[in-house]
This record gives sequence, C-alpha cells and structure tokens, in this order.
Amino acid sequence: MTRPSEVTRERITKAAERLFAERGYDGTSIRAIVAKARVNQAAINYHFDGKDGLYREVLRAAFRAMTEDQLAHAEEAKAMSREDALRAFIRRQLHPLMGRDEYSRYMRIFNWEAVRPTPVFRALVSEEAAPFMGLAANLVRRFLPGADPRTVTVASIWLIGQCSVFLRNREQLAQSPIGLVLDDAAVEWLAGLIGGWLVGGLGRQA
Amino acid sequence: MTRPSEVTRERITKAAERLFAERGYDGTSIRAIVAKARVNQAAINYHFDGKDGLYREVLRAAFRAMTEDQLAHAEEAKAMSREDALRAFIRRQLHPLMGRDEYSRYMRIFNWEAVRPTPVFRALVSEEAAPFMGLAANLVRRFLPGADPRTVTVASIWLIGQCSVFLRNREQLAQSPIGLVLDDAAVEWLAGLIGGWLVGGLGRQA
DNA sequence: CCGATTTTCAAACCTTCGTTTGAATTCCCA
DNA sequence: TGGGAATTCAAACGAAGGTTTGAAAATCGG
Repeated sequence: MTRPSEVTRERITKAAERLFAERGYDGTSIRAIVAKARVNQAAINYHFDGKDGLYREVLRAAFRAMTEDQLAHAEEAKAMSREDALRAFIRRQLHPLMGRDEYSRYMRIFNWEAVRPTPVFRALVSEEAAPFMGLAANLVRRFLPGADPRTVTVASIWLIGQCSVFLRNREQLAQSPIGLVLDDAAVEWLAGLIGGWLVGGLGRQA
Repeated sequence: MTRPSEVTRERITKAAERLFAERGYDGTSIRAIVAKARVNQAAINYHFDGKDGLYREVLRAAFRAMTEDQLAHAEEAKAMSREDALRAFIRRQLHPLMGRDEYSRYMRIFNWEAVRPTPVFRALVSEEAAPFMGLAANLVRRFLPGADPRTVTVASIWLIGQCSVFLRNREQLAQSPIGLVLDDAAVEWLAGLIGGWLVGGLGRQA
C-alpha cells in the first residue's frame, strides 16, 4: 500500500464528508471538495471513480460507524434475557448521541437521504443493511415467537425508528426551546424509558 | 387584470409546487417546470422575475395556507378560557393532517427547508411569521403572566413544535410500520392528548 | 377595427457542473 | 539507482443550468 496516495484519499474523504453533511449530495460540487481538500480536481475521478463513488465511500463509512457497535455485541445479546437484550440494544442505538461530532455529520447526511434518497444510498442500504436488520429481527422474534416474516420486518423497522427520532433530531432538540443535552447519564435514562415502553408494548402483543 | 396571462401564471405555480415538493429547490430545473406546465421557458422570468421569485411565490402560498386558519380565529380565542383556547390552537394546528394532499406537498417543501434553509425561505419567514408567532405568544402569556419576552418566544416555538412533529412526519407515520392514519376523529383525539400535556406542563410552570 | 401594450416564443448567452485527457511528476522495488 | 508503475496536474470537453434577447403573436381599451 502506497503511503502518499492514502493521504490524498483521506483528505478528500474528510473534506467530502463535511461538505456532503452541510449541503447534501447535489449541493456539493467536485470543485468545492478539491478546494477544501487542497487536491487536484482529477484526483476524485482517479481515486474514487467519480463523485458517485466518493459519495458511496462516505456513506459506507457513515453506515459502518453507526452499526458496528451493535454488530460487535451480537453474541453477548444471545446470553441475556430478552428484556435485557432489548434494553442493551436501545442503549447502544442511542450511543451516537454521546460524544464526537463525527456522528452529527453522519446524521446530517442521513437526514438529507430521508428527504429524497439518492440512488447511491438505496443501493448501499440494500447491500449493507441486512446484517443490522437481522440483529433487530432476532430480537423481535424473541418477543414474537412464531410471527410471520412480514410482521417481524415491520416490528424491526418500528423498533429502530423509536431511537432514530432522537438521533435524527439531535441538533434541533439540543437547541434553545428544548435544550435536551444528552450526556451519558441522560442517555442511560432515556434508554431505560424507551426500553420500558417497548418491553411493555411487545410483551403485550406476544 | 388580463385573463390569459393568469392561466399561464397558474399553470407555472401548480407545476412548480409539485416539482419543488418532490425534488427540492436545487433539484428542480426551470426547464422541467416549463415542460410540465407546457409553457415557454422565458415565461418564468417574465412573470416571476426568475426561479427565486417563483419559489418565493410558491413558498408564500404554502405558508399562507398553513397559517390562515389560525389567524382567522384569533378573535374567538380571546373569549375562551386559556385551556380551551390552547386546545383549539392545537386542533387547528393539526388540521392539515386531515384532507387534501395539497398540504402534503407543502409539508414536503418545508421538510426540504428544514434540512437546509434557502435564502428565499429565511427571508419569507422573517416577513410572514410575525403575526402567527404573535398568536402563539399571546396564548403562552396567558399561562405565563409576567414572563420575560425571551421566555415567551422560547415557549411559543416549543408549543408550535409539539404539533410539527406530527405534521412533518405525516407520510412516514402513515406508512407500514406505524400505520397512523389520522381521520377527523383521530386528530380530535390527538389534539386532546397533546392539549392535555401542554396544559399540564405550562400550568405547572406558572 | 386600430394601435399601443402585454404576453409568448425560439434561440442564444454565459456560467457551472462532472468527467476526460495526456503529459509531467513522484514513488517504489528490483 | 534505474525504470516501470502509480499518482498528480493543468487544461479542455460536453452537458445542463438560469437568464437574456428581440422579434412575433395575442390582447384589449378606445
């Protein structure tokens, strides 16, 4: 692996990540990225095979960062009770709320995709979402044994959605009217709250 | 007022409203609008003084449609108890949830603006939001007499935000996992729910 | 029905976009 | 250290964007 070219790649992805988060895919030009990264314009085509390829790389990194924590603890969950596993899932799902602003950028990118998904995003999700969705589905099945696949899918999406409300609107919630700043303790409290509701709701349906 | 030219203007605004809602401001081209409206390309510059002017007109119509109902009932509210006035405010705020899909388009446009506000939107809000915000502020002051202006502003935004969650995510909420279809009765029920929370919350602070 | 005004139209203009090109430079291992 | 591969670079290309233009057509009051 050649060193200097890795530097170029990294400078491009860092600059692109920031600009895509701020202005969205269409609002970000190749020329703006290379100016911020202080790199030649053709470098994006050389290293990433075009703007789409670069965006795909940024999306992939964001997606991985948001799911790797869950996937890493998949085995532990099996040994826990379904209630504890669910609460642990929720807590990890809310984990990006604490700490680095790297996650804020990722959430902004996903917010852009929520308004109007790009083809790149659709393709990536259909490839990479499977293992993560499988995790949620396994959890759901412990509460709804014997449920048909369609019900499991729906319940999994619903489960993930419970947390994404807080993830998606983190910036707005933290601002003036609400001022919901979530430190470690607050996230723990929030996770307990949501976890309780979900255990109650899913338990009742079983 | 000349008739035929009004037809042209209306065809343009109708087509533009749909395209802006679907693809956002940047994603919508002049050429796409005139093709959908079956109108000459220069007509947009002639009638609206450019793309910005057209977008401004569409935004203004959307803004008016979403606030006119509240403003029309401003006088009635003064004769009601603060609790009833608050509940009526909430109910009217949720009103777009029922009925015409014209409102869905308006909400989609506002969703685009929520991710990254355009200069046109910022300017329009600073001009047209004042009377509507004043309405909410009056309501808040009945619960928080003697509160400083800043607190009133914050509380007003918070009050409006309680409803916008349901308005903004209407389409997603109606879809598969949640299936929250809000007919007249459901909106009435939801308004009572939110109204109760707010009366409780604000009442306690007074 | 005339003549001034308003409105439409096709074409071109200029800018910005993503991508391509081919030469120049740097890198790295044999 | 020399030579082939990898990487950088400035320039240009073609497509698509918003706007402008000036003439043709339609409109409408008198």
